[in-house]
Amino acid sequence: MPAQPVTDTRTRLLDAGEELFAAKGFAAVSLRDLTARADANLAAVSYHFHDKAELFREVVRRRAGGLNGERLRLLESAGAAPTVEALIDAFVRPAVVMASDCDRGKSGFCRLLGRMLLEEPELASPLVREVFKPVFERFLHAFQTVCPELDPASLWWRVHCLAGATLHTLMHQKDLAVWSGGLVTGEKPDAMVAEIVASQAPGFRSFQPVSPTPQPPSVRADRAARPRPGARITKGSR
Amino acid sequence: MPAQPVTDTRTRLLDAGEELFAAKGFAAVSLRDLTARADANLAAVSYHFHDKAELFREVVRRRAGGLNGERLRLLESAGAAPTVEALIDAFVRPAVVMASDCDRGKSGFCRLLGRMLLEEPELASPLVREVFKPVFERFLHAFQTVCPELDPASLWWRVHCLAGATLHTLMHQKDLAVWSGGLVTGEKPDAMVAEIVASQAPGFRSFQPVSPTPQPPSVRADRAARPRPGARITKGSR
DNA sequence: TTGCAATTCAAACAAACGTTTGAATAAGTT
DNA sequence: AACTTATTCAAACGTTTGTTTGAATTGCAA
Repeated sequence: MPAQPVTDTRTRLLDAGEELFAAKGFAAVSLRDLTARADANLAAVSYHFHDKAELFREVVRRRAGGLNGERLRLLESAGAAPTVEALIDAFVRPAVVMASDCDRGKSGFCRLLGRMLLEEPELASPLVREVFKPVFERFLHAFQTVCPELDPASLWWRVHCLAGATLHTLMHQKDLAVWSGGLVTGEKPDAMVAEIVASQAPGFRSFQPVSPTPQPPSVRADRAARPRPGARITKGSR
Repeated sequence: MPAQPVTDTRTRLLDAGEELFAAKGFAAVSLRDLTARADANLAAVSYHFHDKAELFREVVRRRAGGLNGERLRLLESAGAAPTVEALIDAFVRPAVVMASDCDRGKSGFCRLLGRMLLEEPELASPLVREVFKPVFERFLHAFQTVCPELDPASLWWRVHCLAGATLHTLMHQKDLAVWSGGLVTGEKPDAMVAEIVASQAPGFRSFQPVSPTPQPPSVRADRAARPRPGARITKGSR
């Protein structure tokens, strides 16, 4: 059992980046913090990756393959005529399980997934399309064959909402107890997946045409900024 | 002293902050970019607000009151025994409408809402609790009276998924056409709200107890997630 | 006008940023 | 051994960051 760092610098940089980018976002992480956590030299980022941006991309790509592969594996193992519940499960479970995997460094990655959708577009958009889009559309097609009564637009909305509920769960997986005021505590991945399935599946089974329900207007303008005197300013420091 | 045709510096700073923070996040926005867009001097941020952080907080607080007020107004106007659909509508509509309001600067705010949950915790967490929590729990309680068959934990999960679906929609409201490959284009707010309601309401009406469906580490996952009668919620039972 | 306070402005500050450099070290090959 | 390659390291690069300063400028009352 070697007590010294068994992982090489490149891997430690990826691990630290995964954790920090997930926690604080791309711009808020400095390479000095990152290399300090990775126990590496500052220049190691430039050496192993060209950029901070390329390090970010590699962090994402390292885990994306496994997640997508697991999702597609479950999707195909659901058979030719799967239930809606099995499809949702195949979409949600790999992410929740990976996010709960505390032994390895994976746990941060799923929050990073959700965050990617909000990072600066020129950095994240191509990456999102590379990593998310194909699997998302595979699932969209699978849902389409299982829910033929739903018109394509409404079905797309169902999957869109499923993705939102899943991402929201992934990103706050560690805070659920706090947020729920103790209502849910220390959920096992199986239980979390089951709750998301129970929440989203009935929507896929409900084929009622969408009826826009316009609400009465009359929305008062929001209150103006309060005319507060200038905030504290330190004048005359000499 | 009212009726000033041009907005004052403080308001222009808030407007620019709303737009930029929503688009790029707190850390990725520099005060030089922000003041340039606001057509203000760099030091104006220090004068009118103390900090960049305090400017961010004021940006959020300026809109939060209007959004929360409108949500509560719809909640109460739904009556004493509202339908699940009316409750979801009351939660979703004000945000979607505000996000679609292009005339004023509000449109960015709702993306900012979603982003807030991911910003650096020491900045955003107290703010989120101040702005989100009370209304969230008002709705949670309202749902509880309408869905007494759902145990509190499962009901919390339903509302949690609803919030996730809503936030995901708000943050990508402008990109829905691109993301859906043209499946949905230029949705009016009414239609978007209706789709979210149609997607989420059936989950609130479905009272089947959640059955954790552990997935075998190997393949074989056919009808795993089909709800089984008599299954129980097992919290901490393993 | 004068006086006073509120606001704006150009300039500068120290600190932190991503990136680069070139020498030092480690690892491997002949 | 010597030579070659890969990797690490401390130091510095030039920018950009948030913040502060003190002098101008404005607006309004006396």
